Amino acid sequence: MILNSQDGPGRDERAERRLTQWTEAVKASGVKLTHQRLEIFRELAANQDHPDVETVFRAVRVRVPTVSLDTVYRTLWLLHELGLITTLGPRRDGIRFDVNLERHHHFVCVRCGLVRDFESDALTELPLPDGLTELGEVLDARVEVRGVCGACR
Amino acid sequence: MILNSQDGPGRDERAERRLTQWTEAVKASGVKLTHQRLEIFRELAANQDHPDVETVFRAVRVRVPTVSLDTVYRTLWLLHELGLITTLGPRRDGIRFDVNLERHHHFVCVRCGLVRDFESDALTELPLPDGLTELGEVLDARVEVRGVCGACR
DNA sequence: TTTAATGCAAAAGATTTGCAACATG
DNA sequence: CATGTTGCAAATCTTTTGCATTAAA
Repeated sequence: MILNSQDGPGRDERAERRLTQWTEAVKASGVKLTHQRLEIFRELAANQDHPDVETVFRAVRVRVPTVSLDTVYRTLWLLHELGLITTLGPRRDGIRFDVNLERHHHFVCVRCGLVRDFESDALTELPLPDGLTELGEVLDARVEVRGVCGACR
Repeated sequence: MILNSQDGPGRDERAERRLTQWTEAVKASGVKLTHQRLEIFRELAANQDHPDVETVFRAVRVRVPTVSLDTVYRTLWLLHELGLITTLGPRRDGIRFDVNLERHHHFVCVRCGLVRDFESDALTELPLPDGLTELGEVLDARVEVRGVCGACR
């Protein structure tokens, strides 16, 4: 198992690679590469913690005190629209509840957000890497299959 | 593989079982079982679609026109506090971004919401059940390991 | 009868939008 | 220079809270 390093040279290299990729993709898409966007990219590319908008905003404001929160929102959704970042969780709208407490897995439609449960002994019994104990105490694991559901295809 | 049926007798049985479990757990915890709560339970137990608060609210309002949105919120969080339902996605707060587009898996701390990426060839290459093609076109799959991180333990 | 839950309305947060000033290509 | 982007403030939308009234045990 390979753990993504949170610090050290590996992190910097990856951050730099992302920054390059993003700036080039932005240029290629005809969108302007502003000072604010570049600084937001810089912050985000270096951040391994899956930050929320507010976190990025606060970090960027250290170097660009006049940056506004809505610019951070717009820039993050821009990266998302360009397919350069993804969101955690199934959809960009409000929180949703799962009534199923049994061990199960999810099929998530990336278009409409539909979530269907499924069960599979083979997946439920999957062998988790030993290295996980470094991160913490494992309680349970589930597989999230992403795809396009029948209705959306 | 077993697919949870979205309709038919299997669904009704499971809904009924949940309803019983919830009402008994609520009684046992000393919380009052009000008309509103019962109707919210009924709606939620029958709903296989991982509904959000608004959806539950609208459905319940058909039978209980005077029910208020905040009661639905309070009831859903009550079930959550009693450990009878879970939320989708890592945390109950705002949306977060993932800068890593490479195939990877997540370790999610259920206490503080920390998310760490990890890679594992064994998990990435796990064989997905054939039955999944019934649900749609599979794009990719990831494992979400839930646990308690080092800092929270 | 006692205690907790409800509905309402207001508050608090989070996210988006309209628009004039400004910066990029 | 033309156009897209920014910052601000206001508008929306979502979720939570205080409190008097009502209902459950």
